[in-house]
Amino acid sequence: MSKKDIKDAGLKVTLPRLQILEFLTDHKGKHYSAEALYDEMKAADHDIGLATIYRVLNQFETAGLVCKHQFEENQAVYELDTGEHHDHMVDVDSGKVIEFYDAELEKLQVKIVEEQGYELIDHKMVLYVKKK
Amino acid sequence: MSKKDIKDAGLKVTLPRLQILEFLTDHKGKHYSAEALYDEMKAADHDIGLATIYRVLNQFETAGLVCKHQFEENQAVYELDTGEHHDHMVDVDSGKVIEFYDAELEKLQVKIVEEQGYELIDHKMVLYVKKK
DNA sequence: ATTAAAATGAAAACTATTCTTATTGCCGTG
DNA sequence: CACGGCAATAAGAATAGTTTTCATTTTAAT
Repeated sequence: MSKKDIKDAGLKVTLPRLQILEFLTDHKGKHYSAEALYDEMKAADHDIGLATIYRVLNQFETAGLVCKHQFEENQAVYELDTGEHHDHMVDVDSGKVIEFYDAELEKLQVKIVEEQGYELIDHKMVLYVKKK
Repeated sequence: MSKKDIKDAGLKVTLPRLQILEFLTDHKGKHYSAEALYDEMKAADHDIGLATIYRVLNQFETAGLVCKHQFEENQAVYELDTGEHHDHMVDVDSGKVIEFYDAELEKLQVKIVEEQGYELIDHKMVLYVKKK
């Protein structure tokens, strides 16, 4: 499964790529910075250089295998792209990320954009929240 | 008007701060990166160090005088905070930023967050669009 | 197996931003 | 108006996340 995805992206199937993709597949819905992923790989006895992590994540992103997000302005995080679009809520106290999908919200965005004579290409939406 | 705002923020009224605030006031609704602002100041014969620009923008942000946005992941931009909340559309072709406010969108966000048992603290929303 | 093309690790380079340090400028008090 | 204290400044060094370079290794197609 994963090997095929890498090949379909026009990339060679290498150990680093397999190990990174496998880890993200095993942790769907979780978000990792490049550095965090680097540490996880080390912990799993996979010796991958940080530069390779960055390179592979970028390649995976353009291939549509992973999504990149920027919850905090100074560090990007990545997650497996499951193909199902969703937005994020970030608990400002705990840092926990909650994924959600709201059809009404999606429709509303398209409507707003069209009212201005545009077409919606992409969007970025993060709600910063706090437990009541 | 502007002097008072700086004072109310607990900051001393200095030339750099006045010049930066004046420029942003004269260009409401436009967005400037620190570097761009630095160049604008130089062009206006105001000799302000880049570090000062960053420092002052941060202070203005915590004082609520300016808003910081991150349309492109590697560079923050700032605009005068007029007190009226709005979101942004970015034309992916021209780079043009369109500000908009949609009451329904705001309400919907609160609703979504409350359904999960949270309180909305802040949000970030950018629609990437293209001319039809 | 052979071999060209692509991928890797390590270190250097880059870029936006922040910090350090010595100096300057604001402002309340006398 | 002069003084002294302390915040603000400029300049450049430092930092952190990320990207690039380059020599070496690995992949995959024959």
